[in-house]
Amino acid sequence: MIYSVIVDISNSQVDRVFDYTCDSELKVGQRVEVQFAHRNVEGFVVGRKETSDCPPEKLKSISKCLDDFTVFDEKMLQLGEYMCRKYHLRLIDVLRLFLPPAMRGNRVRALSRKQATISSQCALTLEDMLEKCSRAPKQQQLLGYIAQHGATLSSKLSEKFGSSALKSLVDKGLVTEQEIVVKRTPYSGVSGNDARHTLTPSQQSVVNSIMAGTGQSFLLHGVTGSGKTEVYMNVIEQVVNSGKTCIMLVPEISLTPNMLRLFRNRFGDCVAILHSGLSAGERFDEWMRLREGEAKIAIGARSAVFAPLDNIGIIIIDEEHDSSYISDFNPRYNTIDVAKYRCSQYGSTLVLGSATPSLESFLSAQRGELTLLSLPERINKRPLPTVEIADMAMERRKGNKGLFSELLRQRLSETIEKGNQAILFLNRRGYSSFLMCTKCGYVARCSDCDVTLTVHREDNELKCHYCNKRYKMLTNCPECGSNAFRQGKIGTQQVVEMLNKMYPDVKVLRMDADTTQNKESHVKILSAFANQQAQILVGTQMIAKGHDFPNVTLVGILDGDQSLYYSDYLATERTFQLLTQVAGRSGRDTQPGRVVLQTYTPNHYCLQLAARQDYLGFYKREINLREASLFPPFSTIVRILYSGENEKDCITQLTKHFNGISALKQQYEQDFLYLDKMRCPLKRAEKKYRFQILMKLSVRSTDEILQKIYSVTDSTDVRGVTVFVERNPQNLT
DNA sequence: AGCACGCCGACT
DNA sequence: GTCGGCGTGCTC
Repeated sequence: MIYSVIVDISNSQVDRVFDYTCDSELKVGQRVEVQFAHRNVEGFVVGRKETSDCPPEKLKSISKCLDDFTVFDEKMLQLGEYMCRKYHLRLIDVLRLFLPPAMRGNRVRALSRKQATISSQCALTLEDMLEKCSRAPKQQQLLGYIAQHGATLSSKLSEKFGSSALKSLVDKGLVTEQEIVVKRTPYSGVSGNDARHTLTPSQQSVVNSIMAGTGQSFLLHGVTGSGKTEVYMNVIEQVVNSGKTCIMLVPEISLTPNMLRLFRNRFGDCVAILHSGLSAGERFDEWMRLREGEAKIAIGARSAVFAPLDNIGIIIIDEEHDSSYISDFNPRYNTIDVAKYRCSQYGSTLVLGSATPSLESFLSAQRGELTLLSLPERINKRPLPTVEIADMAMERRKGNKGLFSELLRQRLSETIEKGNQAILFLNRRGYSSFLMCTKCGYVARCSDCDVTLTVHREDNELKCHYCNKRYKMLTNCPECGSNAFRQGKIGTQQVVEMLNKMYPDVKVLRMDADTTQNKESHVKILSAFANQQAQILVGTQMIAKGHDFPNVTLVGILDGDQSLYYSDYLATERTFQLLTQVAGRSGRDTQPGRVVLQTYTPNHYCLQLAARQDYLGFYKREINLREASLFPPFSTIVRILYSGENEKDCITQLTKHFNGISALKQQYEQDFLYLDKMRCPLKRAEKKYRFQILMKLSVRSTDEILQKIYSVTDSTDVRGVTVFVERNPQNLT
């Protein structure tokens, strides 16, 4: 038999099947090792056939089969092919998403341990056995233990009774040991009571609609604190009981131990967790449990949409508007598209949930492509927090040059006096501190990227936030030699210092990219705050989502309009989502919450509507704007990015492509709403110059034109220049 | 991707 | 004369 193999090399030139012979029977999805151009490489079987188009003398045979199971099935392969078509990807890059990363290169395997049982060969009764070791009390105890607890890991027995006792019993033939596979379970210590809540009538009605709509797609619009998680758990429980499997996706950032505890308590070992924070072994074992059917519910971030499950009943995407669902590197894909495709394969239900749905999803709901479900109220009719807007321009005029408005200081003091907790949020981007010479205006910049360096005072270093390159702190200006440096703007660090001065007795925690280098610290900070070890939490984006701190009654947004200033069309939508999410952290328990939103543009509709938590109002306004100005979802933005260390080569490559695309424009006059070439706003990154071609296309011809764009970009290549095409890019830096 | 093949400069 | 530079091209 001849097998088609995709070799595990990520390169366009070898991204096609190569045929190999094999005497033994193989299945699609089998991982194999093959000879390929004078060396051994791993590969995946993607097909079998009787004959090959390749001349027989060239055919080699498969060297070996790497696992005794397949890593994907026919349906997953179809999904992979769909993704390749849709996003113009290499099949190998997609296949790599389907299995735990460490499996490649055999860097992980099942963990086996010795387990001891009473020998079945031995005809003696327990009493006789005990009698036989009457002079060895340790051995007696050990026997008693196994008799009571059944098969036990040898390591545990050795620890309890000593390894010699176990060895003697094995030698006597009373106890036998065998190798078994043990699963490494992440967060196995995480458990507690399953705090099951009776569903409110509106939650119940949402659950009923979802369960009645098998195979349909839903958009669940539920305000922050409306109990969406409880709805998901209820639905999942019913789906699992009907014998089907589930995938639940959450943004990476909200995959907290708290969240996992909820699911572990309700579903026990039936849940598998898939995310990058796990160790290679844990990840492999969780994946394996899903593949083998031991676990039926997969929970995880973006990549969990590829969970090795069959017979999928439902896929839930929580916080569906979150940008982490759109992969913006390597294989670029949109998780929602992938979920839709998998649902279509199994006739399964799709639920997209959010307090602030993306405009695109809400438009789909308006058009009837998604069924809209709402949870308009918080649980127990708890009020949404009161949002007050503080006009920072006014504060400046009144002579307040500080970070905190009068209003925020007042609310903060009230909160602290009452013994409640507060969260202070700031958009780090554009607000981090840089170093500037007050004599000549010199600003420290990265030598490899076109960005200013950020001051990290705890390490006394300057860091590039783009490529992470580190620099020594400057004492004198390299331009004029002056030592008159001033630190510009403000980061979380300075906010904390300020708070320490204002409230010397109050404990403050800080959470941002710097304090959460490893996954542990992430969890530690959050649980410390949850345990009331601090009264104020200062942080960036990462504190905005999902967290449920009952004692938080004040949220302060220090720079509410920062993200409005980015010049792309998504800025307002993102700002609205962010502000609504942050505000939703306040007043989630019995005490009513407050939010203070500081801004220089208090009358901006985005801020006004966010303050009123008026999603619908925002949606109507923003969607009209997009329609009038022909921005997505009423058009498609396509960007082609060119980057390379040689500036000229980039321009040569870009020019070639631009000519080809200009020709396309002639052909599709009506469908090209815009076309131009330019330097990227971020001119250089990681030593590479960056250029782009930008275009805006009509929605109806996007797919057709994109295919032709791909043939233009595939045809010519200048070495040393990387090119990639993005559809509706999330940022245009 | 990686490795062989192939055609031009500076060394034992 | 040869060793080795890296440009070009192929891999079932």
